[in-house]
Amino acid sequence: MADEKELRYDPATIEPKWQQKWAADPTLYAAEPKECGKPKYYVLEMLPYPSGQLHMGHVRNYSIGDALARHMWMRGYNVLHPMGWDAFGLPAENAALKNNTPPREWTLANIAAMKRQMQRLGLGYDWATEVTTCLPEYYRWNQWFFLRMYEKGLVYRKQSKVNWCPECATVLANEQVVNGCCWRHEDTIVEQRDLEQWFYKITAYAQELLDGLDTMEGWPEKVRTMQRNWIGRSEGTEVDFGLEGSGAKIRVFTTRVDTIFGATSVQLAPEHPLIKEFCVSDAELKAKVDLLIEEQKKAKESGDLGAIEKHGVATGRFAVNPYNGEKVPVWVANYILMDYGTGAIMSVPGHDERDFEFATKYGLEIRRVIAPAEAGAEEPALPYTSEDGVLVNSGAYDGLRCTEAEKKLQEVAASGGFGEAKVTFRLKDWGVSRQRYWGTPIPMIHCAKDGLVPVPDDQLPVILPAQVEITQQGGSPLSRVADFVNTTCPKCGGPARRETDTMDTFVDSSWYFYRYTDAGNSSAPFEPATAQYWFPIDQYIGGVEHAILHLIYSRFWTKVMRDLGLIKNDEPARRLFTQGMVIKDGAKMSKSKGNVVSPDDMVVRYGADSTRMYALFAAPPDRDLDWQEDGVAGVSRFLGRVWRLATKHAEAARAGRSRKYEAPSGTALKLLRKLHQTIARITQDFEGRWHFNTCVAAIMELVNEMQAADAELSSGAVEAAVIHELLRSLVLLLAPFAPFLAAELWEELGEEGAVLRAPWPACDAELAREDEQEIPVQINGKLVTVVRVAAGADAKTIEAAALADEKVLARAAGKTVAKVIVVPGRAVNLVVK
RNA sequence: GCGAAAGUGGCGGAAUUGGCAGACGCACCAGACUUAGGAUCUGGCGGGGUAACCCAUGAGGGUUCGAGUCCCUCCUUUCGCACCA
Repeated sequence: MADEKELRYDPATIEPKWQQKWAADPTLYAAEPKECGKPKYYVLEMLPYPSGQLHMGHVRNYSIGDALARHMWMRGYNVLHPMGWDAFGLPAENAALKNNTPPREWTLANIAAMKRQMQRLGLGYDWATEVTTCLPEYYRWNQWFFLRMYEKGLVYRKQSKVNWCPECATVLANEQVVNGCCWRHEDTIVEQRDLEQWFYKITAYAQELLDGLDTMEGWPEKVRTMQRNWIGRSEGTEVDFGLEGSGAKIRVFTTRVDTIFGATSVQLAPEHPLIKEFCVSDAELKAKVDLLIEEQKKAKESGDLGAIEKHGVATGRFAVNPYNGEKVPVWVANYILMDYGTGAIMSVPGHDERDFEFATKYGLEIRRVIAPAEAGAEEPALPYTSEDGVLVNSGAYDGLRCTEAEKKLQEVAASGGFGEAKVTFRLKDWGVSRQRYWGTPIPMIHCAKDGLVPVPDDQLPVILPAQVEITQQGGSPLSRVADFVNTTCPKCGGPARRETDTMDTFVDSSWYFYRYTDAGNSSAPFEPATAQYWFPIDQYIGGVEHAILHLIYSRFWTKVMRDLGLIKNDEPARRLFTQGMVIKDGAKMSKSKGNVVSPDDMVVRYGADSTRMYALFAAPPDRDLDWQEDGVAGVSRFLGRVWRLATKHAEAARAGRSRKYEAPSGTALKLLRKLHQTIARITQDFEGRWHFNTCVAAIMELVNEMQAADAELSSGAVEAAVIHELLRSLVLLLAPFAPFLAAELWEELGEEGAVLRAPWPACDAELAREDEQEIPVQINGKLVTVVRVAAGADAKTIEAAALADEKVLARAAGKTVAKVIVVPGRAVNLVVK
């Protein structure tokens, strides 16, 4: 009875046993020093926010990364596979309010819990390089970078309109506003507020961030496109229209300066400084403008600026077109944005959809100034927006093609001093001030005498105080901590106040992966030589939801660090992989939908190996994965079959360990052939295709075939040396996907050392080769039969075999074979009439 | 509206280059065994037909000896962008 019990695969005893062994060996998953001579491989999964619980998305992400890391270890690489915690942020403050637990305590407890989950899952991380962003050992370098960037003019402070989430009671970066709502509170409308804020000058790198995308072939095209759109480069021209009866100029931005002779009005943003000026002496206008401002604000807050109903007001002033001296009315309109271009446009109704709509509504003149390039073509209806045309009604420029005219007009503007070619970006500078407690203190001091004074390096880190009352009211919680706020000015020594805003948590995650390379460094963020050895990251893996926020900030930070001389790489990661979501019953797992599956439950019921392997088996990693618990049970059953097969024949395998088989035949050859074909398939997939679902399927096929030959394996018909190779290689193939079972069976087979240190099995092409193959035979494109020929048979042989086949003869009887198409190794098609 | 990806059995999915559609797994059906287990083993499992065969990869066209795969039109779903001058 006891014996029978032992024949059951029991992950609940196997897995904790190995978990303990691995925990006791810190070198197992540790990277080696750069002098080790092996090629390096840096595989990174996005670090989690320590919410306290891993979810299935994490399990999937880490199962992919861990399989890759283990494979690369077995391929002989020096692998860096680290993990850390994106530990600052609002949930800790919310939890503090709810449970009266200090954010630090809450966060560290969550980290401990999630680390336990990761270890239980058998994820192979080097915990010696663990990074926790909320600890001063880490965030002091956020402060250090802030100061270096301040010195380089890449940090500045300005009063600006900011996105304010009433729920978070703090500011959001543009990137954190989704459809007019907060990225963390999908139903909370973001307000616009005026505040003094710190900014990182990401726009200084706009062009480089854009150009880099073209060379980043290891990144998904989808992510690159999203970043291109976000950066939003647009080439055009700035032109000064004179304001009639004053020396003032109205500078407009246009991408179609070639249409400027068709400009029949100039439109200003409601918040344009000139409009403010007009309003000072014109209460009636001011009232109308205020209404436009209100409409625009509402539209911005609802996130659907595109749906705004266009409204405009004529100011009664006129602007002068510098090219022809023409007077056109100056309007103010609710769809013109102050923060794009110059906040002013020229309106060309004849050749722009929007302007056409506006002009039609308000009865402004619509003029044709572009005609189709082909002579004699019919005049197209207005608005005619094609750039493939020639200028008409445009004075001296008539007859020029649009692109020529654009250049010419830019030259004229430049030499006349009333304009120039100009590139505009949608990308805005990154506002990093947050009126929150749980974040990196901004290392600046406000002195009444000396103004803004940076905290000197030797006073870093500026420690985030522990005892802080957290409330949901606006204003920085730190401003209520007198001990923190009151300080002395580093310059004059007089009394001064500390900056009380903290940094956006996306600062933390913009460079954490550099810190992994030298996590213990207390005199620098990392040693440049070490970072240069490991960077760029060879494979970064995470969710596509970070396509813009995290991944654009990280690229920016890398370029800044390069310009500070710390690193040599231009981009952080050579390859990026975005895995699909985990869904259940057709919807993303979420508490509100009640379809959340807990990883802990899965591990308890089926074990970590089955849970991880299912996450890889159920779908290709880049696609969404539908979680079906019956599928996990299926994988678990499969691992049970592997376990029984291996333990049953372990003795034979051990006996065959030191022997070598010769010229296998029959079942032995068949199994070895299947084995080596499987090795080839899986090895190839790890090189880049990453269809781990089919890798697992291939292992299942192999096991099915071995199981079908159970009688021969047991009877001695297959010699021990062959059984040894079969089982040993099977365990190696399984190691990246089911590390616990692999370790257990490795031991069972009498192998020494860790599976991870054993070389990945090599495919023996000779053994893998089939000596016969089946060739489908078609008649007129329809499959009729299959003929067996020797592998590599030439076209003649295949044709002869096909023509000799009974079914073919029967079908072709009385007809003429008009043509025979033979694709050796693939198919035969007979065209029969 | 613009752009991208996807659409294959009851379900998840396979078919890397145009060449046997449905690998592998789930669910289901039948049987064996029984220690009655969250077992295990054997067989079946797209549709129609007794069969030979015929039909089938969102719909419709096309290219080709041959199309799930390439081209065109359309439909559906998901994602991204959307007065950016």
